[in-house]
Amino acid sequence: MKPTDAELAILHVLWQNGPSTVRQVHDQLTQDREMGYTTALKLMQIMHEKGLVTRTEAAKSHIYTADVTETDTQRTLLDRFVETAFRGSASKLVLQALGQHKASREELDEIKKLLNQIDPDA
Amino acid sequence: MKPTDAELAILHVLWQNGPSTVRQVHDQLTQDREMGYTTALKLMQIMHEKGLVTRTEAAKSHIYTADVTETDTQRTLLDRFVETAFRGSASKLVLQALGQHKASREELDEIKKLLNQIDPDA
DNA sequence: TTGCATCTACGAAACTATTCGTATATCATT
DNA sequence: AATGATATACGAATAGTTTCGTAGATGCAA
Repeated sequence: MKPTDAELAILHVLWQNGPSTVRQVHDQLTQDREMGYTTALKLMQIMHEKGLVTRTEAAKSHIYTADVTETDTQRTLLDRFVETAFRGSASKLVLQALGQHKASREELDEIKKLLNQIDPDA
Repeated sequence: MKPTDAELAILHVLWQNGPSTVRQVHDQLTQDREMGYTTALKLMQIMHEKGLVTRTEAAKSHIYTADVTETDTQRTLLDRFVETAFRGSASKLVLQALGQHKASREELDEIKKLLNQIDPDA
């Protein structure tokens, strides 16, 4: 499943804050960008149809929960992105990403650790 | 400028093969997936309007040239992707990418070299 | 229980990306 | 110069995303 950009923004709220109402998600989203309430509602209804989220309809306000994990979704998106933008070369993407984005000492350590796990002799 | 997926596929052909006619690009593209000739033509006309490519109209068959570099385009796309899919965390993306994609010994070496340049003490 | 605030459902507009058909232009060959 | 192959231009259908207005349901508070 490939969420659209708007859907991804909503998923991020759900991943971060846990199960939420449309109101809560909308409040969060509108801190960054403008969006009508019914727009958020409609999107979440569509996501429900697609199976990206589940919802509890017990109360007046339905409660939505992400039904895909952040990691799985990122993996799917990354696969596609490596393919389309970097012609399948993940290492090129890595070099580009490391070159142009700041990373903390801890993150760099973590990356080095992973590299040593992959190939301790390199 | 953010090329669409179809536009990106065309740019890749131009980056790889250099200035080309619609016919040449179309021949290349149809090795991977199906696409009508006039579809490729239309896309390249649109890309011309957008300024993604330039073209020489001297001959009967126009010759198209990429007017954006591969690296610049990848940088732009990567920035956007890190933002939307990884909420700005490039290091998470790197870890994910290294974890799920094969990289050759040479590529791993190159990545390690870059890491040492970024922070020799880490 | 009446009314107000808030909710959901849903149709449809606006926009973008992709696709191709058809009309017309160009050029090489006879 | 006429023919046929191949080119461009361009309108328009299709599909997907994002947007919001409006109608109607729900529940709390006076």
